[in-house]
Order: sequence, then C-alpha cells, then structure tokens
Amino acid sequence: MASNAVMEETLQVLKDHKLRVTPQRHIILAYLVSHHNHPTVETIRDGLSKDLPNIGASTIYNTLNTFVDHHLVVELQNGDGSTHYDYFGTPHYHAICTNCGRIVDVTYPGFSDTEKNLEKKTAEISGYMISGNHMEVYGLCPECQIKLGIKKND
Amino acid sequence: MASNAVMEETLQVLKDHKLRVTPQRHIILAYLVSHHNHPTVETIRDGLSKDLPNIGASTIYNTLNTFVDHHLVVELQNGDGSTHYDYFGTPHYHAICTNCGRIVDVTYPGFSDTEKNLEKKTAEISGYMISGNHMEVYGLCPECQIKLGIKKND
DNA sequence: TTGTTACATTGGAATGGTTCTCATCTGTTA
DNA sequence: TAACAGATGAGAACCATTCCAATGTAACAA
Ligand SMILES: [Mn+2]
Ligand SMILES: [Mn+2]
Ligand SMILES: [Zn+2]
Ligand SMILES: [Zn+2]
Repeated sequence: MASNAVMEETLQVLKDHKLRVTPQRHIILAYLVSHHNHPTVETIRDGLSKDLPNIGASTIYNTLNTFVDHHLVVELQNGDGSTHYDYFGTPHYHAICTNCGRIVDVTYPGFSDTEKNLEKKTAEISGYMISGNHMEVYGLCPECQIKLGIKKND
Repeated sequence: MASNAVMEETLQVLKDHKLRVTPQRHIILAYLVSHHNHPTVETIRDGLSKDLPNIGASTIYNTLNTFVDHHLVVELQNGDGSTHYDYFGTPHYHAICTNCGRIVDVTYPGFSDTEKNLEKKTAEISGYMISGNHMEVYGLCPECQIKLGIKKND
C-alpha cells in the first residue's frame, strides 16, 4: 500500500476529476504515482497482488483507459508488444532503449518552451486545435551500450 | 503502379540499403513513397491489389518491419488499433486527430534545430546513445472541429 | 548461363494483448 | 436508507501481428 500522503493526494485527484472513488481506482492511481517504472498492466497487477488479489484484468484496463481519457496517465510503447503506463504529474518526455526497452524520464530547463513552441507552430500550420503532445527519443541506454560493446567516442 | 521515376528512386534506395530487391519490396516501397496517407497494412494491401493480387499479409508485415529497421519507414499509432506506416524521406512530424485519427505531416523552418537540440539534451541527461526521435502533437483536426461544433475563438 | 544457397514469400495456424459481455456489486446522491 | 448509474470481474471473443514450414527466388560466382 502506498503512503498516507500518496493516498490522500490520489483521493483528491480522483475527486477533482469527478471520478467515482472505488478502491481499485484509488489503489491503481496510488501505485502509478509512487512507481515511475512505466509499468504494463501485468506489472501493475503483480505489484498490487497484496492490495487487490482478485482484481480483474478488465478492471485494470478500464481504469487506465479512464485515466488516459482524463489526461492523468499517458500510454507508451517500447516495442515489447504491450502498452506501458505513466502517471503524468509533472511534464516530461521519454528516452526509450531500442535494445532492451528501458524507458527513462527526461526533462530540462526550457523543455516547456520547446513544447509550447511546437504546439503553437503545429496549430498555425495544420489548423488542428491542439490538446497535447508526445515526444520520444530513441537510442541505446548506457547498460546496453556496454552490453553490446559499443564505444561512445570513436 | 507508381511512376517510372518513383520506381527508379525506390530501386536505388533498396540497393543503397543492401536489401534484396524483390517485386514485393519494390512495389511496397514505391507505394509508400507515392502515398503519404499513413496507411495501415490493410490499406496497403488494398492499394496494391492490382500490382500484387496474391501478396500475403505476412509479407507486408515482414517488409514493413525490415523498412522500419532500416529507418526508411516509421510506425504511427492513431488509436484505431492498427499500426500506420510512413515513408520517412524528408524529416517531419505528425499532428494526429484525437477524434477521427487523421494524421497530417508537419514541419517548419527551424524544426530540424529543435529536433537536434532535443536529442543533444537527451543524450547529456540520460546517457543514451541517440538514434532518432518521434514527436507527435494531438488535437482536433479542422473537420472534426466543425463536426463537433467547436469554436476556435471563444 | 547455370548451379548454389541464403534469404524471401505464402497461407494458415498460433499468439496474446485488449476489448466485450453480462451478471453482480457498490459509490453517490437525495 | 433507497435507488440507480456506473464499476467490477470472469471468461469469451476479437483481431492485429507473429510464427511456421514448405516453396520460390534474387544474388553471386564459376
Ligand atoms: Mn515517465
Ligand atoms: Mn508523415
Ligand atoms: Zn537498453
Ligand atoms: Zn478529425
């Protein structure tokens, strides 16, 4: 079970979004807030086996889809065939390893401006009414660089 | 069948990448070069029914996966459940409609710098050896704005 | 040209992540 | 506390994609 602080925070988030507060939703959201491993449905289910031993897979999918609709959570693909989920409390983007699928959070000062500029330009050019964006950068994570015997500077 | 110019161009692309030149690969690549509709496997199969009436679905998947490995083609998801493919001859990114799934190409002067900067920052922060990136911007396309009766300025 | 061989194609079966169905349960509101 | 819209859960269904094994063929060298 997540900490009291996290449970209170997530309870408030659910209420703010006018989502019915069920134990399943509360616990799943708390899990996501306190784990930034970008879990799959399977990972979440395993991680919650103590708290929710009888939860159905459909409930996890339904819950996550609801969170995605409310922009609380984003979906990520890393090429392993299943969808990864990420609580999106603070803006960031992802670096994804093309070899092992590792997903890490990235942000830097000025990233928010880059993002805003991209959205503004896109609106002007395409006429779309922008609601969000995703940026992903691909490459080899440090461990895979070593594992594959690749030198950085050559 | 695509134009002679496209057939020559795609033939050269296949050779440059040391890919065995089969009719299937040649025709699929020519299709992608001359169609920027971001087709699915099904769309491609339909579009090629004249040229390759007996092509197997696995061949299209195999071929596209090969092209993706060689960075000739990128994969896109628009939420309709199937993967969309895009020949990536010139750098650009995508605006995706969250209502109807329409995918349009976007680029602007300076986009290349934005991209390079993002990759550079990511390499510094994450230690990843960067090989590429994807940027996507989400929103409502002009048609869906009208269809849904949403006003731009209010 | 021809032979060799590694690789590509095919159709069908298998896979597996996600959605669907529907009976049951429950959080919310009055 | 009653009523009900909405959520849950088990399993079936879905379907995009991959796997498999037999057949075909592009590329290369002699
Ligand atoms: Mn993240
Ligand atoms: Mn495109
Ligand atoms: Zn890695
Ligand atoms: Zn649209």
